[in-house]
Amino acid sequence: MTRRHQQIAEALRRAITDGDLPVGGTLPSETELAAAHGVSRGTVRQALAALLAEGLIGSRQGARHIVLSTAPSQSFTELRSFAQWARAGGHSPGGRVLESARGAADRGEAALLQLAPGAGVLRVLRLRTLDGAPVLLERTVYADWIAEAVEALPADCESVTQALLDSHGLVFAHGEHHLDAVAAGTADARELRVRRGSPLLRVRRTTTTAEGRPVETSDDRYRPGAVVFTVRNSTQANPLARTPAG
Amino acid sequence: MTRRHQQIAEALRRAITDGDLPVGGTLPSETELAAAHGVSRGTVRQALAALLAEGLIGSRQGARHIVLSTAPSQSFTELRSFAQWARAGGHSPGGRVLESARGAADRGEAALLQLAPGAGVLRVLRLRTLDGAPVLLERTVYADWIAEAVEALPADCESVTQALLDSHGLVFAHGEHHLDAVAAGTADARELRVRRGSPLLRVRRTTTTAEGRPVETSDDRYRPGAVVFTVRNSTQANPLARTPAG
DNA sequence: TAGTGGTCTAGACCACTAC
DNA sequence: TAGTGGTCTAGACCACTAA
Repeated sequence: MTRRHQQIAEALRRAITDGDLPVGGTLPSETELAAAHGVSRGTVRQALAALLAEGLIGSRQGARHIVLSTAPSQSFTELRSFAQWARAGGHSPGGRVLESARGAADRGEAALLQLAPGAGVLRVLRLRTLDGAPVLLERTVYADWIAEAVEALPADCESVTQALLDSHGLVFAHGEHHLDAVAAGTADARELRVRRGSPLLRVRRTTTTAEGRPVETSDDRYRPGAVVFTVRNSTQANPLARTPAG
Repeated sequence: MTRRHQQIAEALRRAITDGDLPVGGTLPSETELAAAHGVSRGTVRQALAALLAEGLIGSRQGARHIVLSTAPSQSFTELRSFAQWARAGGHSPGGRVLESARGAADRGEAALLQLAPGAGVLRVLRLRTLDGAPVLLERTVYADWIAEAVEALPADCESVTQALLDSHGLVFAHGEHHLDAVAAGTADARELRVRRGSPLLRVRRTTTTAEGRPVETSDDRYRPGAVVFTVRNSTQANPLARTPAG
């Protein structure tokens, strides 16, 4: 079921990305929007909060909302799924497991995955491609309780996230990401087809379920030029935007 | 004036970071929190929305809010200047202008700053330090209408953002950031004291006022190891999007 | 089934902006 | 000064979780 506030947000989003509302222009007042959609002002504010969080609009007390950007923002659910994100951008995702081995969690891994030190984990080295070109080398450590399900996946599984959702109802709901730059090591260089020592964008991330249970932690290295990360933010916080975590 | 919802958010934030509410634990119900603070449920929900946006807590319909992380938010969700960010982390920020020159905006700069092609701009090369160590080389292009104010600042100005706020009431309200990795060039290597060709984290950003007017666009290069960017996100709302280059 | 969060209403007052 | 968004209230109903 689509909620009223989602419908209103989508209508405004379309008006902005279609150019009906130019950058720097103002939106109708909340009262006008409420009347136009036959809802209360609170519902309109919930819709506007979503657009504020996306960085599409800005707001100041006393002045109407303004359009900050007409560029469509990437959908949330595609964020941690490489495959879904790629498809949303019109690209063809691919992937291949290079190595897969069980092992014991070291101190850091155990802490990140909230496991006892020495607990069993599954380490997977996976190469990801975009339109056939290698763009990302993932070194992922899975918690023991999901290891078997991951091992059961085909080596060229296109979307691990989708597969685990389908087979086990597992939802990747929350993530923490740390971004920096590193020099390509031997394996990085070979698989990503860059020179050893050349710059790579590294994203170390830990993903948890909706219940806050850690599922995996990963060291992802992106070939430069292939992918750019975009962040929009504001000094002003902040929104009532909320949707069920599914 | 601090609002009721801000006070409640801060109280909950403190309870979480102090460890009174452990990771994986649940918060009191919204009704209980409302009663405890003597406010309506709507106000409690406004406070919880702030913590959700920070990634400190998670929520699912039907279940109580859960604690996801006890680490204070250092997330990218809030736009902060280098100086603000440094001080928040307990570090001492510094800076020095290496070069400053007027010029004409090229095609790309004019588009980013919403100026006519060929309009006057101010280009500044600035080295930023953290506790005395060089960590960031900024190549910033300022729009013509603010150029004079920037030129009037001392070369070792610690916080340009703060200075422009004090002198002109100028607020940097919104930012769009693109992150990738690049090899250090000659100037990068010299100023950041790294080897030429070594990996740097590059952040290209454009900052605008609360009214949506672009103020500056910048190419920032971070020395690896000195700085890590952190992003927390979830399926519910997130500030991060990946976009293919080109 | 009881409790919880998600949605929505119909008001009210205040701080601030734009004119 | 009129209009706008920010805050807050006191309800109501529904979808979902957990026991």
